[in-house]
Amino acid sequence: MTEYLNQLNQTQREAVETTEGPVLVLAGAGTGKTRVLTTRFAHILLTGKAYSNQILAVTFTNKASKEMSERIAHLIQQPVDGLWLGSFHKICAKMLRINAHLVGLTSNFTILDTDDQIRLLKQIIPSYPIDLKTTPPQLILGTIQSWKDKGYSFGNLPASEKNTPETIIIQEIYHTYQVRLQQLNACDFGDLMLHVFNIFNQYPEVLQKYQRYFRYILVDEYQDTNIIQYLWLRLLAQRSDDIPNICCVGDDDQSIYSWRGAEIANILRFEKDFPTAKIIRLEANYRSTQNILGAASELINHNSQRLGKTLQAANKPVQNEKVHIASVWDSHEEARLICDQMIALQKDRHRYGDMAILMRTGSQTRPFEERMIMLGLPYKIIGGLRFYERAEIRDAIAYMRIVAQPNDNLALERIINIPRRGVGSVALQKIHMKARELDIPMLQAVDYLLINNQLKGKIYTELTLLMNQLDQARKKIETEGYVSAIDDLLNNCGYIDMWKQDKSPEAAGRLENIKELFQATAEFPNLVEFLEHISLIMDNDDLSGDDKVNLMTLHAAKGLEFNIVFLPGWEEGLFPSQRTMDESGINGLEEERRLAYVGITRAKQILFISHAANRQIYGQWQSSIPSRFVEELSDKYTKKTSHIKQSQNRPQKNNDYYDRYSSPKFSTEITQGATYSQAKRPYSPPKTKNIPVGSRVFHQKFGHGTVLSIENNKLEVCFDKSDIKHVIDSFVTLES
DNA sequence: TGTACCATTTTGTGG
DNA sequence: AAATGGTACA
Repeated sequence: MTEYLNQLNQTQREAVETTEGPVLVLAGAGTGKTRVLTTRFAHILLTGKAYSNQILAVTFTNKASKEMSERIAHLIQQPVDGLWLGSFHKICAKMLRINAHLVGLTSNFTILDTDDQIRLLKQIIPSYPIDLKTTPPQLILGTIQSWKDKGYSFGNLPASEKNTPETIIIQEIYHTYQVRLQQLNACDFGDLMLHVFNIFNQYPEVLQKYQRYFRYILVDEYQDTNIIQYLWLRLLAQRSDDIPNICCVGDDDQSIYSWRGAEIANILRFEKDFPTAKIIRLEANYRSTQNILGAASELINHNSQRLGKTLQAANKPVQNEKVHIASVWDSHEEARLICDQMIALQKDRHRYGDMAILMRTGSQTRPFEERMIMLGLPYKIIGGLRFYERAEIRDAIAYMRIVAQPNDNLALERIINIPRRGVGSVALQKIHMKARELDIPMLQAVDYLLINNQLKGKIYTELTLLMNQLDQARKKIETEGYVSAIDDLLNNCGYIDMWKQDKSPEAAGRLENIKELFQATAEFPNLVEFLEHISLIMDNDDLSGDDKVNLMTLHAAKGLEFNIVFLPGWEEGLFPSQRTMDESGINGLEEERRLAYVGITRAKQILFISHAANRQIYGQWQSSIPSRFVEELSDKYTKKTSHIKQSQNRPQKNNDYYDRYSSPKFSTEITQGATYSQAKRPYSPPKTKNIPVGSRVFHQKFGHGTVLSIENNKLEVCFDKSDIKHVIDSFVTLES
C-alpha cells in the first residue's frame, strides 16, 4: 500500500508526508519535483485525508498539468476525472463559467486571443487623444495586461500607476476596453484571473465555498507566479478557522517569467504569510551527468540574488562527457554542424525524439528547419508558429465562434469577407454604425440592414446567403452535432473552395490543417468546451510518440528533459538578450542567466552549446561575439572547439563564403548544401532543381510521392499517403 | 471596393 | 527576408 513511498529519497518522502500545514519545497532542477507533487497528491487520496475533488492542484502550463494527471492516474490505479487540476487560467476559467453572472457575463463567454485584443483596442483607441506612433496598440495592451497581472481593475488603479499623461489616457482606454468585452460576452487571459479575484473579494460566500472545498492546495512552479496569482492563492489558503494545507514547489534559480509579472519575492514572502511553514530543500539531482551539473552550477553562481542551494549528482557516472562548446562561422553552419551531430548520434543508438534544440527566440528555428527539411531529418516545433495562430485555423475558429456566440463581433468581422463577399471597409462601417446606434451585436445589425434593404447588390445576396447558412448551422448542431454542422458550414459558404482554388503552394497545407482541426474537435462534447480548449491550450504537440527532434524556445522547455540537448546562439546581444539588459539592467541579466541555467539543466547525458560569429537579423548579416555565459563556463566541465576555418576568419563584405566552404569530414552533406547555397545566392536567378516528371520525391510534411508536372519551381505531386498537391521544389528531395 | 505598389517594421520570452 | 500598413488608382 505504501510502496510508492519507498521509491522516494529521505527529503522527497518528507515533502510527501508532511501533508498538514504550509510547506514550501525548494526543488532544484531534476530533483524529482513533479514526482513529489504527484506522489503527494496520491498520498492524500490513498490515506483518505480528502476526496479527489477536495484537492486543488495548480500548475503553470497545460503541459505540466497533463503530465501530472497521467502520473497520478498511474499511482492510484484509476482514472482521474473531475479533478481541480490545471493551469491557473484553466482553473479560473472553470470557476468563472460557474460564477460568470456575478461579473456580468454568461457562462458561455469567449476567451479572446492576442489578435482579437489588438483588433478591439484598435477600434477603441481612435476616440482618445493618444499618439499611435509613440504608443502602439501592443504597448497599450501590455500596460493593461501588467495592471491585470497586479490585480488592478480600471476602478482601483493606484496613483503610482497613473503618473504620466499616457497612463492616464490608457486607464480610460482600459475602462472602455472592459465595457466592450462585456458587450461581447468575452474576456481576455488576464480577466480569467482578475474576474475570479474580484468575485472572491466582493462575494465572501463564494470565496468561503471554495475555501471549505479545497482541503489541500498544491502549487507547481511557484517561482513563476505573478502578483494576482499569488493574491488569488492567498485568498483561497487563508481561512479564518484553520491553518491551511498549502504546498508550494519552486526553484528560485528557474524563475524566468518576470517579464510577465512573476515575482521571485513570492517565494521569499511565503514564510511571512505562513509563519508555521516548513521548508524542505531537494538537492539530489537524478537527471544530469556531473559535467552538466558542474557547468550549470558554475554559471548560476554568477547570480547574486539566490536563496542558495547546491545540486548534487545522484546518478552514477555511467557516461560523463564534457559539455561541448563550439564556435562556428555563421547561423547556417551552426545548423549544419548540429544536424551532422544529430545524424551521427542517431546512428550511435540515440533516438531523434530524445534530442532537443533549445533557443532564445522563436525566430531562430528557421536555419534549422531549412537544413532539416533538406536532409529529411524528422523534427517538430513546439510552440513557435503555433497551430492555432495560423490564418486558416483562426478563420475556421471564427466561423465556429459566430455560430456558438451570435454577439461575437470580432469573429464576424474576421469572416464576413472571407471568402470575398464584396464587404469592404464602407459596408463594414455601415454595419458598425447601425450596431452602435441600436446597441445590438453586429450580426443583428446585418439582419436589420438586410431586412430594411439598406445593403444592395452583391453584398445583399452574399450576406443573405451567409446569414441563412449560419442559421442552418445553428439548427444542425441540435440534430447532427457541432462537428458536422461546422464542417458543412465551411463547405457551403465557400471557405473550403476558396483554398481549393488558391494556386499558392501553401494552400494544400492549409486545407490539411483544417482537417487536423476537425480531428481535434472529436475529443470535445460541445462547441463551447472545444473553443475554451483552443484558447487555453497552446501546445499542439504530443511530446511522446513519434521519433522527431524537438525544436522550441528555452521558455517552452521549462519542466522538460532530454538525453541530448543543443543550445545554439549563445552570442552577446541575442543571449543574453540586449533588450532585456537595456530594460532591466542587472536583474534582466540575471534572469537571462537563469534561462541559460534552465537550458543546461534540461540535458541528461550530452550537451552542446554553440555560438556563431555571424547571424542574420532582419535579413541583414551582423557579426557578434560569444556570450558572456560562454566565458563563465570553465574548462573543468567543458571542451571548447572552433569550427571556423582560417580562410573565414576575417570579415567578409559579401556572402560568397558559401562557395569557399568545404569540409572533407562531412562530404556527403556538402553536395546537398551546395545546391542550397546556389539557390540562395542573390545574383543568380532562382534556379529550379532538376527534377524530371515522373520521378519519386520526398516531402517533409506529405511524405513520398510521384511528380506529375512542373511549372517553374512549382511541382504538382501525387503523394502516396494523401492526394495531389502543389509544392515548391526546394521543399522536396529527389529519391533515386 | 479591390489591388498594386511603396514605406515601414519585425523577431522577446506565453496563457 | 518577409510581413504589415497606408495610399493611389482602376
